[in-house]
Amino acid sequence: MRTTGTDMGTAGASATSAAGTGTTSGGTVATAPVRWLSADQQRDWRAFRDGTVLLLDALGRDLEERSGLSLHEYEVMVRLSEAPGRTLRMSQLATDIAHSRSRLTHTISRMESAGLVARVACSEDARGVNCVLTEKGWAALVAAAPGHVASVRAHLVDVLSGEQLVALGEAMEQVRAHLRGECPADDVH
Amino acid sequence: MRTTGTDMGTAGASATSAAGTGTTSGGTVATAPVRWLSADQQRDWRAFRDGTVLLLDALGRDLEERSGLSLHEYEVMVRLSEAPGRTLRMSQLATDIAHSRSRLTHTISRMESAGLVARVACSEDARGVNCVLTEKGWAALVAAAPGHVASVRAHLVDVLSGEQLVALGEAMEQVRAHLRGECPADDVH
DNA sequence: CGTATGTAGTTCAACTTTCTACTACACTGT
DNA sequence: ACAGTGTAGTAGAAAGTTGAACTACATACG
Repeated sequence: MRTTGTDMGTAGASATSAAGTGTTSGGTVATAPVRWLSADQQRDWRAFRDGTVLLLDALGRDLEERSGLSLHEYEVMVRLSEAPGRTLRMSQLATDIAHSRSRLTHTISRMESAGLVARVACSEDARGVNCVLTEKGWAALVAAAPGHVASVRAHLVDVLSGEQLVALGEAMEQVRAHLRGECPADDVH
Repeated sequence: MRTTGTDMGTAGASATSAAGTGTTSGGTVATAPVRWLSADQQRDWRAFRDGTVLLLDALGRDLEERSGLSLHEYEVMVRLSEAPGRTLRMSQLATDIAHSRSRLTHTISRMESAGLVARVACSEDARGVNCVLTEKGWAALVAAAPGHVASVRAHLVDVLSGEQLVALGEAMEQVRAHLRGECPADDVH
């Protein structure tokens, strides 16, 4: 029943009266009103944050234990496995899984050493590099998948009702689209 | 309208017929049936995964830019700010934010160098160390909060309807409780 | 008491991620 | 053909994270 904006980093009075937003410019002192979250919004946001962290953690640990793969490597392999020719450009892969180009280079280098993927020069664009899932990589993916699905079920899918999962999916799809800069109710393919 | 279990790491036939779950024991060959996700479940799970990654990314970037704080440091400060005496045991803090003890040690060391927190020996338990939010830390938090709230609003709260946010919160609370080993509808405080 | 086992926190080395160049090719316009 | 600008990918150092080993105190039990 508290109304004072706790959480989100600050308690009650001191927060509301404090500092500006910190936008680049350095002129005016006219600070924006700060729309704190309501108690309910805070509850939901926190549940989301904490739940998400724990979930990704658990999934990563399970996968690591059962297959020796990290969630990132797994994700790379999934995307490749679904691409035509089991091949994708590095940059495509990078944006798909939201990694920096540099990070992807390192990840792929490691995976290449492990024989899971291979790098092939790109014919249409001499700058480009195509990343291919090797037979070994495919095999690793096929071997890892059942355990991973079980894990996703155990920690997420089977924990929620069907409606809840749909609601979760829809909400996050909206968030995703928003962050990708896609039009709200747009199907850009 | 596909029924073959695509995604989740494997495509159609090859996956279903493949490998065991990989549980530690090495005796029987009786492989479990593998309950793949339905197309809808996959869609929702993927939206969740991708949306989450993008969201945490965006929030982290915003926070970093505006306040020079990482999401982890911010989280540490929030927990401390809400604790009695703005103080928590290292181990408590570690489990709260789901970090390994080692990781927390490093994080806190850095934050201590930055003057945001201080370490104080624990009187009741000579093994323990109490972590306190300093005045400077509090100030940094108060300064960072408005921008962070704005960010959470811009990328999550204001992107969803009220009902969606509640649904999201409730679903993830269930997931959280499940992973924390709490009883489904239990309030353990 | 005194040994055994458990918990709290740190340390060190290996590994991963980030940040900032840097090289090479592509496209645009003149 | 040839700057200028943009895109693709890599490289290396710095920063952060993980995991195992280690110290120190606590607790249980004979």
